[in-house]
Amino acid sequence: MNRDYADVSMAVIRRLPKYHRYLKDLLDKEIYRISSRELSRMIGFTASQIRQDLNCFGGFGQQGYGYNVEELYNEISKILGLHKSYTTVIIGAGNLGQAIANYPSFMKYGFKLLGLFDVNPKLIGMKIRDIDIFDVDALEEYVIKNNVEIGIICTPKEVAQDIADKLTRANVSGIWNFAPIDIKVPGNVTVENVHLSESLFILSYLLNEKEYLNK
Amino acid sequence: MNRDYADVSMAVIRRLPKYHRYLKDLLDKEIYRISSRELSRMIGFTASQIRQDLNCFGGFGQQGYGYNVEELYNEISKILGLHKSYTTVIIGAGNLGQAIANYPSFMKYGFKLLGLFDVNPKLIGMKIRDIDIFDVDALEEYVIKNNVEIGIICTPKEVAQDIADKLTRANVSGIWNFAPIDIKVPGNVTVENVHLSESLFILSYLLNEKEYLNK
DNA sequence: TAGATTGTTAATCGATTAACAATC
DNA sequence: TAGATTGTTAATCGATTAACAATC
Repeated sequence: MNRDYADVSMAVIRRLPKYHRYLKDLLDKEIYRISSRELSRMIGFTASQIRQDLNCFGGFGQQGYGYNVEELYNEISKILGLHKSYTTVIIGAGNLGQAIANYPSFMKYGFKLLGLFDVNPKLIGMKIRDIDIFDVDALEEYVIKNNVEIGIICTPKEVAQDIADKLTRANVSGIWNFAPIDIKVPGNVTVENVHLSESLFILSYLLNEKEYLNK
Repeated sequence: MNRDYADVSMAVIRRLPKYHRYLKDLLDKEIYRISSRELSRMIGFTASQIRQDLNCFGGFGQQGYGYNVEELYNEISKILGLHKSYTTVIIGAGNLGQAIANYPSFMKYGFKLLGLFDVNPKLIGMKIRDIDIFDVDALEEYVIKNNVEIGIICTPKEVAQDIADKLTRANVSGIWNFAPIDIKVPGNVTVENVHLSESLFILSYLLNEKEYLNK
């Protein structure tokens, strides 16, 4: 349990939220014990892969028994850092910014939204579920003063890099980026992207896969 | 060029939208020629990987010269199926549904939104940029009648599977799913997921990576 | 032609799967 | 104890990188 997880591969990491979700479902169904084999059937990974994945972080199971759902859920929550809480701001209070602000699992898992920021004078001064929309000019100062840890970029791509620079200067540790651009940040800032159009294009590809065939 | 692309690995496919985006940027900057080496520097994949990737679909380059940006962009557009247009509906006209309805690259690349559907009587009858919000009870009939190809699920997770079943019965070919659940569909329907909370949890993990260390 | 850069094969690296001894 | 299932090593499979001959 006392190991450096920096060497666990991203392939494993990216599966963790899915384990987390399925374990939550099991808990909700009041199932408290699960084998890698049963989990495999539900989640679609091989049992072997599940055991390998979980073992990157410690021996959570018990031979002959399987895994204790609640314990495993709590461990994975901890690995994902969901036992802590985070201060966040959203930049860009348009449709997408508002959607994120209202996203249920956002609140549920300890992400605390302190404010939204926009350039649009019509939006500035309004509130989204009791949270103020501020002028984006005040962003840097606000982030510093309130020790904001995560900046969520929901702006058009043209200004995304500029916002990222401001966030970086104001010492955020992470950026959740929805703008369709690869923003550049120094090594001490972590960026996670949600590129919606890339996902849509993959769907488009898959729908056409069989057709491109004959030129 | 006359090959079955079904055997190209998903790892390659998932990089295509990124090539597409960078090539568009080059075109906008009026750069018409690029080598794998230069592209590598911009995009962050190795030059070797870029050449391998592109060669899965045909020899688009020229020895001693590199790639013609416009030609490559057009080819990748075609591979992604972006030369065609698609009819779509959005189910769930809340914040997220509305955000998607207004998403710029959505319109730009041939995805035609025919209607939104919701259960909320306050929303039914309203319009989002001239597009009607209908009662979700009318979904199945509407999809059949208008030959809708893609259903976009922006509902809470509780009803997502039911909506997916309706879409499947109404013969959509693809589903773009934003609900935090793995929906089940028959093999002839393609699903592409956007699991926002999974992405957020990864960010959370990365922020904590160094801390979990000492239990 | 000489220089540059692709297309493509071979080598390496990493991730997944299989197998089974350890053990609850 | 016997049965079940993990933890973990070894084998396989796939993806990335390196290298270079082909060729523009």
